[in-house]
Amino acid sequence: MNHELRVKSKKTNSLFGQVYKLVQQIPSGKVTTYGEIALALGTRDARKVGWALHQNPDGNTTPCHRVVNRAGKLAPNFAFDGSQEQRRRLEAEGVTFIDDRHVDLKKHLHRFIK
DNA sequence: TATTTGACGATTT
DNA sequence: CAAATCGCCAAAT
Repeated sequence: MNHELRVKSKKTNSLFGQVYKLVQQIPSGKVTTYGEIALALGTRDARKVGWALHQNPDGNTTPCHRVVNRAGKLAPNFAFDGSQEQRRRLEAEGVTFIDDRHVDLKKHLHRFIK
């Protein structure tokens, strides 16, 4: 194989793989937004970020429960065990909730860059 | 193959 | 202040 341009050519390219990698870097008790991830990857396509997570209910490898939208709101229905489970999980990590489906981004928003 | 849509978000009208 | 539009990509129909 070509030792050299092995960067992330091929499949592992799209935001998909990159999204997973970033999400896995989110420390416990922190949350991030789709937009932050997208920007960290050099794009504004927050939709694809959400899509990536949706297509990969891999809560094992990717703690999707730590990823919320800009309003701090959780996903409409969680792929793990349900939206209630996502909330419970975040609370267990020390994340403060404003209401059943809104986390306090001001306190727990994790940023990759800046 | 082409069109629509989807865990979104910021900016412009 | 609300609605429309742009950004950008892959999967589903």
